[in-house]
Amino acid sequence: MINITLPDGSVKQYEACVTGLDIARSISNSLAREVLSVTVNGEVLDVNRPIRSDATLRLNKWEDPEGKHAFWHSSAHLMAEAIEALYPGTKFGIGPAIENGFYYDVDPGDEVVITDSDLPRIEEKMKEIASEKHPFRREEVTKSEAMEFFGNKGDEYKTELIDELEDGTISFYRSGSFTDLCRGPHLADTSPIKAIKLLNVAGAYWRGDENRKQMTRIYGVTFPKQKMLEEHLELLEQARQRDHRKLGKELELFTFSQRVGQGLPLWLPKGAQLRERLENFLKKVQREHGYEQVITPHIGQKELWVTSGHYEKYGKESFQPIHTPQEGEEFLLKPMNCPAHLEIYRYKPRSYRDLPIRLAEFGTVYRYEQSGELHGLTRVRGFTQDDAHIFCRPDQLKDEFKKVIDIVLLIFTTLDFHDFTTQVSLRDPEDMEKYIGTEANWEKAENAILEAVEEKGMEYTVERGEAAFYGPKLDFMVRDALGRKWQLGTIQVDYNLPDRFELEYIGEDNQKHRPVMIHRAPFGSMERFVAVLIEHTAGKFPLWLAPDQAVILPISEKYYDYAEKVSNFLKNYDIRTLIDGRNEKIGKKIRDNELKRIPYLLIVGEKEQESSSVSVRRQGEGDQGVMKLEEFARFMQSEIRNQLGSTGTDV
RNA sequence: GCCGAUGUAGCUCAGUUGGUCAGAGCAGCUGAUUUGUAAUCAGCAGGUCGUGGGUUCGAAUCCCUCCAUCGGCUCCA
Repeated sequence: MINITLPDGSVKQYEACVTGLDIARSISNSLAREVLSVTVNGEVLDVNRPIRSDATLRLNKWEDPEGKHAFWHSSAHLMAEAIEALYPGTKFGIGPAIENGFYYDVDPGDEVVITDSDLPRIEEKMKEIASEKHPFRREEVTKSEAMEFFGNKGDEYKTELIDELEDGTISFYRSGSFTDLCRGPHLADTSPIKAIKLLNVAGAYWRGDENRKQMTRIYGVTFPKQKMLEEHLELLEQARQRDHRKLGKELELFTFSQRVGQGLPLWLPKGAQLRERLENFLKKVQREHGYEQVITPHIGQKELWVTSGHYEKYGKESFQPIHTPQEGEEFLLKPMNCPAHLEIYRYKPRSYRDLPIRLAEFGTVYRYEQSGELHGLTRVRGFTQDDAHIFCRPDQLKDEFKKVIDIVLLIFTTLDFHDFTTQVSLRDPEDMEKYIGTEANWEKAENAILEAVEEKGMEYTVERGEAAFYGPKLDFMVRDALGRKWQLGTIQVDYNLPDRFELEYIGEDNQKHRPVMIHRAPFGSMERFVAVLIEHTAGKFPLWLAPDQAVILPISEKYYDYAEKVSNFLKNYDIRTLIDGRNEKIGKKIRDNELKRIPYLLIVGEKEQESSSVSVRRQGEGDQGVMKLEEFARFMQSEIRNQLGSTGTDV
């Protein structure tokens, strides 16, 4: 007999070699039906793996990540089985469970192309196989057996994987006619997989290496119930409705022109207003924190970028130099603002008393991004950073770094961004060639960041290999409507560029010293920030913009149902008439359905029309009078605050 | 850059196997209507069907090139 400790702390005795499924069944039959995987002593296993000795055990159901994981991983095998049946001779790469579903990388051979239109056929086959209730059978094999099996099959992907595994740790899982190299765990059989949707196909390089073969990646998602699938697809659809590219077009915030060029956004008047509002807000905050605005040119001599190290590192993959007509000079479009700011530091001798010096600029930069990477406003080729560089003494570094963290957090909370993660990006120990500067400086810089975030008591993850080439950084990441991660704010410590540009200050000891530099951008870039702001704002709270005043009403999380409240609230008002000064037009500019288009209400006044006005009447109380748009925005803001008790903030 | 898909009026889209297929709704303009909460009525104007080639008696429809967009991969100062 062995002792099994359950999550509630109770201990039960079972025969040795009992399975998780047996234990679940001993508790209740309905539990046995729901359990998808078990966690035994911290290791996630199949429900039918025998447990041989005393253990702590948790039964993982659909609600548990480990349960979903087994479910989706099994679904990946199921899809592979279907593909093998439909496309004999297909070779398989890897097929993991992911955050929302699973994928499998397959190579159906050079002759065969799997496209979107083939997905329904594969889905059907999967459903057919799933209903046949194939058990997943685990089998431990030796390395040579494994090699032989996949060698005979001619699957060079699997043999490459096996080659890297240690003998004695290799297992196969068989279900139906399909056998896969796999660590597990899996479901007991295929029957719980009831609802299946294959989402898309994509190319993916084998082992993420662009020099190797590109395989076909098929993404899918499955559920135990059809209804759950429908709800999931509904959520995806709602997310698509919030896509900043869609809203940006509908709300006339920005556009792109093929003729101007890809990845080069054109900000429309309303979008420019929104952006300007954000810029002014940050400028105000920066003024209060001792920053000084500077302005620097969009191009600089090639020599500047050679000095900074950018040319050597990125020169070949950048927009190529601009040549002058006569002198044979070469200029580069600036990919970043720092070198110019370094030169501003250098223009006169600096004393330790002058430091820290904080130079800020909304600097527009140009980077040649691969065409396939461009994405709405989140990944573009020309964008404006809310950049600043802080030059300080080493003893001021940590404090300055912490002050920047405060600014970033202030901005995020003011705009109601709570759903972000913090990431410390360090060097890749495997590939030190990528970085400039000395080991000692990197050490100092990395420690400064780690100490600062520790002292701030922040939660963070550490990502090795994500550092900039000149220094480590602290990044603030948010997700877009579809769950894709984007870096917004960034704070970077840099000992290297001050070296390269030979920055100095005269210390208290009357000796020359080298300052340290912090690069920072709380928004990251105006483009990406506005994109994410639009997607986060949609469905949560309205943005109000009027001719001379933008009012953004960020609400704390408790107002997640805010849109509905505002919508109901607005029903108490009759907001109907707008007179444009030339000609009375009823309901011409602000339309009823525009107000009802909450959850993404954005009212933007038209600045040229000073006489634009709105008549507002509260139900049962008669006219509130005719107001100018600006008054109207203010009126609505205070009304909403009074009525809903929101914590609205003027920005 | 790579794999796959897509590209018809400002927007959303319809156009059967190549031959009255260049259309609809919304937006716009003109006129009428003055009507209080999901779209008043009538009329007008709008597109060399992404680009450039090719096949054909004939192409929005078939083939190729290029451009752009979308989903991923790789990359990301």
